[in-house]
Amino acid sequence: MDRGAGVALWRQIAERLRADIAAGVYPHNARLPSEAELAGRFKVNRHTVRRAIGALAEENILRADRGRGTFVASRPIDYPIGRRTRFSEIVSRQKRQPGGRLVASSEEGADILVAEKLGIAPGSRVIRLETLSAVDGVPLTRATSWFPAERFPGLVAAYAETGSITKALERHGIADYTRLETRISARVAGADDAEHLSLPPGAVVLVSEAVNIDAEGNPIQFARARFAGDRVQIVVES
Amino acid sequence: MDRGAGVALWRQIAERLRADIAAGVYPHNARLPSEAELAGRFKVNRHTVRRAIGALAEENILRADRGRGTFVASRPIDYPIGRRTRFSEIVSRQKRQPGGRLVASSEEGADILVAEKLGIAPGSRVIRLETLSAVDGVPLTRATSWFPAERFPGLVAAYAETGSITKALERHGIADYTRLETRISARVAGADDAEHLSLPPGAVVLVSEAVNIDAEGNPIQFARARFAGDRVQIVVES
DNA sequence: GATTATTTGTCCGTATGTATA
DNA sequence: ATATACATACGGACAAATAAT
Repeated sequence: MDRGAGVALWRQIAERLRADIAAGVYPHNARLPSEAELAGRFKVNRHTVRRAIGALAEENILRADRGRGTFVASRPIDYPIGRRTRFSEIVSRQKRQPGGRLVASSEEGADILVAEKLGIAPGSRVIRLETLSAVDGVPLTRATSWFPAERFPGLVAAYAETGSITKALERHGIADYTRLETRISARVAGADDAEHLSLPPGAVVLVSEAVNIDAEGNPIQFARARFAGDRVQIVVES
Repeated sequence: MDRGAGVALWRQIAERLRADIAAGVYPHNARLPSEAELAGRFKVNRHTVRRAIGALAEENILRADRGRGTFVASRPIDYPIGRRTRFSEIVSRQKRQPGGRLVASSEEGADILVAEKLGIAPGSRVIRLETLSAVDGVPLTRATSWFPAERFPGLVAAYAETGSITKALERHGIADYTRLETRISARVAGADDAEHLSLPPGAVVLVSEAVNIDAEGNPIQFARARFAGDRVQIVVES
């Protein structure tokens, strides 16, 4: 390292590590050499290496686990949002394995927000589907979906069987549907979401609220999906 | 409250409060009566009211501050993302007052990510602008922007004077620019962002990484903006 | 600056109804 | 029928943060 170059040693080390990670020297989820090992290589004190690692951990590029080591954060999956947003397609396109399972379901009266989004009267019967979707076996998103109950009588069974909203809707004559609007916010994961998504307490979820409409423009689904914040990056092309 | 109606008391109270908020009995940012007061009105124990408030707080409808009271959450500002995303326009359109100020700036060599996004060689000179944008005086987003240095020599001064990226770019002959791609993720706010955005420790930020291009399609800006998670809702129309 | 009142947060507990094995 | 677990509802005491005096 260049001592006295006007750039702090720990910054130089951080940038070197960042470059190595970007270049693939340390792949995603790989373990970095121990702090002592790195200190030896860079010929600096271990604390200088720690400062560099701390800076990269703050950016969520590294993840330091006491007693285990320091790891390169796993690359978040790209989740493009557009007119035709389909979980299975998005995941498959990235050569990963999609999966979905039913957590719970119920039939209930639509509250104000759901009614507005589905364009029905408050109190109308709606089917609520609680689902968990995974990528390569790792849970990615926990979603709550509402559908007009009269139009989709066998929806729960169809989803439980196929693990796919798209396929379940196909069985009810919905050959195609498109996304009208997506609203994105973020918050700390609730206890239930944290458990289903295997997140530590205090972890962050990206919340996506979306309305899907059929070919005639009628709303058929309102969904509130909670994505594990560090496992996804939502992409909007404009 | 209807005891023994098959619905737990705290749920009934929560739904009553939710309805009152929706109806405008308690406007945004208004203070609710104290827990003791509400317990008296509903003729239940204070803990039962707390349970109801807790449920609504989990949904970010209420916000309870120890020693101050319980408040209706302020409605998050809608932040539509599209080809022509302009902070000032978005805020003004919602009849609110936009503001921007320069936090810091520097000229530096582009790192790998910035170079790739701006379509230049790593190490090329770039201007880095650290800005803070507010709505009605409340800080909303803390952004870091990079611009090719040779093309925008007086950019820092222009932004410091106008408080607007759009206006600063106009002075450099950019009559119009459009957004190419936006990548959205979420994480816990770092110490610096938390301070500038007046966020409590552990609060959540929405991170938006975006590339803007000029009329000829050349990248002119790469920006990483951190939005206070509970003060904004990003809207994607498709 | 110190004091006090107000308000929410966190404990301790008791009792009861409901669902389940 | 019995036992167990769980959610609900209530009561009280105190801590911690805030606002007003």
